[in-house]
Amino acid sequence: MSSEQPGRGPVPHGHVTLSQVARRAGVSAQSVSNALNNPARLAPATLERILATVAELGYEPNLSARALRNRSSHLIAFKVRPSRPDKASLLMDEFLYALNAAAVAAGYHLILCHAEGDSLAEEIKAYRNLLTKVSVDAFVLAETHRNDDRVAALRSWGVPFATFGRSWDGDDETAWVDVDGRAGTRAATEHVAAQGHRRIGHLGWPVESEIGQERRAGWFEACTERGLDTDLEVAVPDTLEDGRQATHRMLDATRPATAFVCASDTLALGVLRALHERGLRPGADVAVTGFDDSPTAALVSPGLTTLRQPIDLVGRQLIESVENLIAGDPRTPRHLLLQPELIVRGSSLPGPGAP
Amino acid sequence: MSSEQPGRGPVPHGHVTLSQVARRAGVSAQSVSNALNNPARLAPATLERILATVAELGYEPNLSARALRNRSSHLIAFKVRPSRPDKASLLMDEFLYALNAAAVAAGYHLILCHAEGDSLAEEIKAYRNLLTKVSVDAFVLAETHRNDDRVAALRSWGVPFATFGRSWDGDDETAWVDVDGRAGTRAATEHVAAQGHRRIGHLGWPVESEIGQERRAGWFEACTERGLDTDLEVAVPDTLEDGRQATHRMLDATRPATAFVCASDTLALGVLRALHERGLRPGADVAVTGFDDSPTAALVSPGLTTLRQPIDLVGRQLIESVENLIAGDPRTPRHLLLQPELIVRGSSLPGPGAP
DNA sequence: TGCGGGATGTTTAACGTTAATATCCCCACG
DNA sequence: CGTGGGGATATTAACGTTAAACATCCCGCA
Repeated sequence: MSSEQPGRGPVPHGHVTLSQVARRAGVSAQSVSNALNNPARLAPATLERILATVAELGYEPNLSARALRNRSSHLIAFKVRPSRPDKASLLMDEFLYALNAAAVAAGYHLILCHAEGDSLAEEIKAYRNLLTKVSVDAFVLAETHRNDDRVAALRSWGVPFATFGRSWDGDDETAWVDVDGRAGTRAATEHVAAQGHRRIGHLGWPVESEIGQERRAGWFEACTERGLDTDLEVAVPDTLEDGRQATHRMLDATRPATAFVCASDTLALGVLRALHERGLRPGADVAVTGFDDSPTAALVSPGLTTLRQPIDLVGRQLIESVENLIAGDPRTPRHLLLQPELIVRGSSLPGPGAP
Repeated sequence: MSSEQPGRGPVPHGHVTLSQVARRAGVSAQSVSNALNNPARLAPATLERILATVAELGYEPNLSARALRNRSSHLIAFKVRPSRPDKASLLMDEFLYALNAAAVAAGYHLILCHAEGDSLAEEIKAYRNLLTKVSVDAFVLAETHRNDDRVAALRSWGVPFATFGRSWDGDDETAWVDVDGRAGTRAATEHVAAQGHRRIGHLGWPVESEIGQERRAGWFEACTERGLDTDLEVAVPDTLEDGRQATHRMLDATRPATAFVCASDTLALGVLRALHERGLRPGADVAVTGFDDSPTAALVSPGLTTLRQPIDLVGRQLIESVENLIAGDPRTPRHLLLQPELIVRGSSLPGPGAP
């Protein structure tokens, strides 16, 4: 554009304001404010009259003004990460919906955070920006890891925040909600053991992954408790192809596994593919379990037994946590470990099992 | 809590304000504001000095104050829908990321909208709320349909908005970006025709779906142009099971299809399952194509040929559209039809094709 | 010498809300 | 019959920013 922007400043907008309600109800603006935020300070009759006027005019408080005055925007920031195309899971999608629903129910809104690239520094800068420019009240983080700089930054600023995923460096200050991966793989292992399997293998992630370690531990403990072998174990990157190749290697062993408890649906799908290539029937010949109940798990044939995380609950609890922190609740931050649910499908049942 | 909330009002916060910069630079607050919003009004030397001070103190404008003053929050609202567990597609996940990235690049932020249940009235109320309380600058809608009340409401309020998905009621006022489903299925049909298939079936959605109609049209046109039969056509709900059953019916016909062009990956996966049940090899015996390039499409064996939507571009274009509308650009709203990309995998190639 | 006018910068006021403070009025109590 | 207390409401000021109006200076020109 060559010319100056049309400098049209604030224009009439038709939104109802406090003073309009006040005028109409014959009281001061402050009384209307009190009617909404501090009803006890008003005489019952006045209160009722004001509230009636509020309803009549359809007044809605302007959050920008409120934010300016109170330094609180009633906005909670969440960082969306690029979805990895190789990942089968809709977890983040469902999580975002659940988190937003909980936030709105609590009178907040979710604002999304974006950082270019994968740089942690960029991400922290983005958080800082949201804090200083938008005055967000709190942050929710997902996928934290050991010695997470983001956590350190948020804490140093004194902002309320909670994470989906426990704090791995034994830090008691951070509020978190997590799903018990260990109990999950333990349940899966016990389930296939109950089907009579004695050689139960584990397909997991490299040791760098704290989540992977937890999931492995569930398998290991269940096997140990029942006196089953624990030598059938492989750690690979979380891709279908890695899972497939690892399965072939494990099936070439002298005494191969008859069941595979996997750290993810992606790996489990790799197992299914390998079985398919060998003419083995999932369920009937070899039991397979995954983790996360991805859409694919229900779509493949036979269905993949897997573990479902209680995502709705995670969202609600996280919002509750940051609410408490925002309110300055002096109680120590909450740590909440929720249980995943075992979804049993054909891949771990001795049913007909397609060849 | 039994006692009153600790009424601690605004507290010192350490954020740098305009007047602090002004004091430090020895100018008025307005000059600092001008330095940022209207640099031409300042002498070059002053401008430089102010900008240096801004950088030195790390000043960031407070968006709440700006929003209050300008009636513009630099927030764009987007409604997230619950993800359907039976749907394989990550489309919305990717879309959200792309949209947010584009919004941030343009100096905006995405705020999420939530409405209880599926009620349109609730949803419109939620939009209204966002508009009056948060002063969002614009809305982005996905999954619009014919005679969409939400579109009507937004237009009646005069808010800038754009939709992912064309306006189906021939309305020229609405800015939209869409992906050409017709061209997509046409490309898929031409692709399997090039493999030598003459009996190409279409597995589509019920006629209520405008998108389904478009996708069907691409198949129909491609077949007609090449003199191929168009009698192999079924419309079913978008579930794997419906796709599976429909496939069996179509394969029981006297002259069955040798190729299936489907309106979705979900239906195509149903076809794959049916083929599997009959011992037919996808690719080698029967070609199959889907739509949307869901994660499952790459994970199944053999890979599913499908159509990928240019989601990043959709996001960028939508943001550009609402930016233009917010700026009051008098040009007519943009309508943009983008092309999907055919991803060829084993399900439509005469390769080895697993039995 | 005086004066119009551009370039530069400052002052004022307002956006809508709310904590803190002030005011008013009524009743109980000395 | 004054006075103190307290409940109900009003007034003030401030949150940080910016459009609009206003002040100031300097230059060119009649």
